Amino acid sequence: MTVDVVVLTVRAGELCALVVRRGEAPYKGRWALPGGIVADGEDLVDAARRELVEETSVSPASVRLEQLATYGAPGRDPRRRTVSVAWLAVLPRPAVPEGGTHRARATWRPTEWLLGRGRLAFDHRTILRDGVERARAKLEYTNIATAFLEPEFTIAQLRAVYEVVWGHPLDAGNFHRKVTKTDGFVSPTGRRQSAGRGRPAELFTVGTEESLYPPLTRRSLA
Amino acid sequence: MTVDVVVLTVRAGELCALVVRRGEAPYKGRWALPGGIVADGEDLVDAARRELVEETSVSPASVRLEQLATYGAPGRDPRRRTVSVAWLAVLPRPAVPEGGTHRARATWRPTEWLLGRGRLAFDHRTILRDGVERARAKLEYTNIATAFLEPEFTIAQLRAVYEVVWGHPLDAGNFHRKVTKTDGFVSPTGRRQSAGRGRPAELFTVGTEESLYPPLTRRSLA
DNA sequence: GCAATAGTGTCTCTAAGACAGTATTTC
DNA sequence: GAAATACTGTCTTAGAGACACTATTGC
Repeated sequence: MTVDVVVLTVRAGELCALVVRRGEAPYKGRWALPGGIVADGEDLVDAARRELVEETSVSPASVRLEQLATYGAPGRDPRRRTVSVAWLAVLPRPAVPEGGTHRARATWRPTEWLLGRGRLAFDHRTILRDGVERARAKLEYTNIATAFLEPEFTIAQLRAVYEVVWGHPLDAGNFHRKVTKTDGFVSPTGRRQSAGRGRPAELFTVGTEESLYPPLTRRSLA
Repeated sequence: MTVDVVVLTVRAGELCALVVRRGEAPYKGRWALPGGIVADGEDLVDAARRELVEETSVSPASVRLEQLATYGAPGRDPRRRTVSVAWLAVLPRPAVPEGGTHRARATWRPTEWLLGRGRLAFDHRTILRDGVERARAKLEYTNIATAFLEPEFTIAQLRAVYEVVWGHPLDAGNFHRKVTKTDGFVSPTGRRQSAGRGRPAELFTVGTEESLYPPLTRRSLA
């Protein structure tokens, strides 16, 4: 019984996942998702959180972990039968300096690159694909995008998350109206952030409403 | 490592789940979801399908099994640590005569009743709740409702599935237009079914399009 | 002043919902 | 004929998307 964690963030305009390079067979040299064995008497989500903390240095309480799915095809690990519960976590960019306290060095790699052929070990390509798809879907109707950002953010930063994760541009004006007019979705701080030239943008925090209804749709321009 | 299956159907205007009465402690006398241990080298979905077939007599190939989630809290089974992968299956009503070839007799019980306090064993109340919620959600944007029906069905029968699972009435006219005008969602057979008085309804089969976009929404009248 | 970014106004179009109207059956 | 069920027409309204416009900053 193991857990694997798809940890996503946005870095340099790209959707990235946390991965560890495998130093031994099988799949030596390939990348693997952070993960490990569930301890006796340990809850599954705690195991996932423990693996995440070992690889990053994120404070355990602040991360939302969402169960993705369980992968248990015989032969997915050539050494022995292994069933793994996969989890999804989303982190703001600066929260994770490269490497944690763990033996292996975890690093960020673009998901698009990782999803290419022959990059990932085991069935982690499938797991990562499912994780990215879950994140893409949840952007439509939840506030998961805010988990990619610091506690205070501008609407443009929020929109940038959508654009990077969905991979296509959104209309800035319509996006602004949508998220600010949806009751309780984001709440204005009153403060502004001047980022170089242009009118300073208002800073927002996450609102009390976690769901977005009617949803934002990614089919528009796609 | 076990699997549990939430098997749903619509009977007598109620959403029902397949359950087995427990004959021994723990939770003797309570109801449990069909399930059992995953065999060595057996794929998880195959284990779920095997348990389903043992309890019902459904032909294995014809059932869609969708993974729900994995439940592994320590103490969820007082006897020993057990991690269970839950699956969702939806069956048309007449396909399952009561009881299967199995030792225990599986029967249908209304989900609303089962979700009351003290009816279900282990954490099966949580699992059933999650299964019902998944079905409700997927009615919005997939053709899962057709899995509750025979291969040929009328639009009124399809609407009845929505009304029972969502628990509130829908406008017959708007529903009819929505599902028939969504390209490829249902396909007309040309034949009609005269069910007593009233104009005979046209019979449809499932179309090639499994998703419904824009979705049907359950928030309208709710 | 101009460029850049933030945010608003407004028009069009799609589709949901309400509900009236028509079609086809049994009695 | 009436009652019942299946379907269609049509009006109103919400909201998405396109895109023009205003606001506020740095240079």
